[in-house]
Amino acid sequence: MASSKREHVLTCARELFESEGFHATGVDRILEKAGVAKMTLYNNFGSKDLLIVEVLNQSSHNMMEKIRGFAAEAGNDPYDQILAIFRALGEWYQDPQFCGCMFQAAVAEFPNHDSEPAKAALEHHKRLTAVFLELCTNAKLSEPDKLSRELALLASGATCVARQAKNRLPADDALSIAEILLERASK
Amino acid sequence: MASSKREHVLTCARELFESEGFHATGVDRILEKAGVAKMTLYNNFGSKDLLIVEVLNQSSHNMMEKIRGFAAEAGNDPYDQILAIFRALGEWYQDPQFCGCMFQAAVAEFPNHDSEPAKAALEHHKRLTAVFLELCTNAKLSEPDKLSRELALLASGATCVARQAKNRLPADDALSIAEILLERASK
DNA sequence: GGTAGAATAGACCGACCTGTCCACTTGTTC
DNA sequence: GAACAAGTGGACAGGTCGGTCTATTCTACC
Repeated sequence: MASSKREHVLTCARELFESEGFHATGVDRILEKAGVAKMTLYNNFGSKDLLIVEVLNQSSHNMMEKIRGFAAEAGNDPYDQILAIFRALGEWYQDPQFCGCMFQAAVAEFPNHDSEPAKAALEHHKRLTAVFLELCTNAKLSEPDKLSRELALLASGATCVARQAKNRLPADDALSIAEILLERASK
Repeated sequence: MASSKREHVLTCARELFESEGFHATGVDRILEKAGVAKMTLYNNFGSKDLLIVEVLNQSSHNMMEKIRGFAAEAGNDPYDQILAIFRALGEWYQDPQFCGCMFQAAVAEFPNHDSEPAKAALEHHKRLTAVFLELCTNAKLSEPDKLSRELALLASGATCVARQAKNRLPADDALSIAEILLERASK
């Protein structure tokens, strides 16, 4: 029961932070949505700031698992796996619940470079780049470091644009650029 | 005097919104920085929300002028002009005062798609894309619509990544991708 | 030099915020 | 059934928020 309440609060907080922002979401709104007493939140997380960090870390973990899942579903060819990730982005953008990437929102709302949310966002981007690096290396593509940075940039850029446009077009554009980059790196 | 005060408040507000965020910046902080009475702000702008919209519109206008300026400095070749914009991004990211793009922050802090700040951010991205479209068309590049969207995506993505990493590397990566796309489109 | 409009300082309001405290209930385990 | 941890609900504190109001001073212009 203890951990299930904790998970439930975490989930509700994530949904509210995603759809309304970190500062705009009050603690009371989270309690109301989770149907939980205030002390449950403060006993489990200590403060709103710590809850935010926890939400970010959990979300990063979930997202990386999903991304690895999409890659795995695409078969054994790392080349296909990379492209599958961009196709999955397009699906994500079309989800009616999609409202942008939490981590882009986190750096925007916590601009101080030393703040924990900003650090968590940077770590997340490093993890994303690392996945691309792994796939690029497996595919024996040339200049894997640079290529993985570029792929991560494309993914971030597409998500950033999609937050405004709310359609899959940015993902398709990013995909077609990725194809060009992969083709060149595989020669 | 009347309009100079107004401009001064606008500038101070922009700097604070950029460096600390929209919600995190209280009206009193703006007044303190601008050295201005509260009624001066409310007589000129009506509310904090309207001030935010005004700041965004003014910033968009300034940024578009700067971007057109960078392009103009690069000479008459639209191909060079496009690349000059990406080089300018690198300079921007190295500015110690750089703390990301206001418009990316605005959509993050005002996720409601119908909110005025979100609309302003969308308009800004459309204007950026339009500049690229103009340059691509002038350069007689193939598929100018798609290409301009892709260039805007690269610029947004680089700025998004640079907000976390705080160096010019994302701009260089975006530039090298842009070169590849332009090369292909000019055949 | 008098007048109108702009700007000032600062008190003030109600709403909302995070976070604390406490008396009480629930569920589990021995 | 006793003991114990976890959760509950609600009152409460202290602070900040955006915004209003008023009385006063400054400034520019006819």
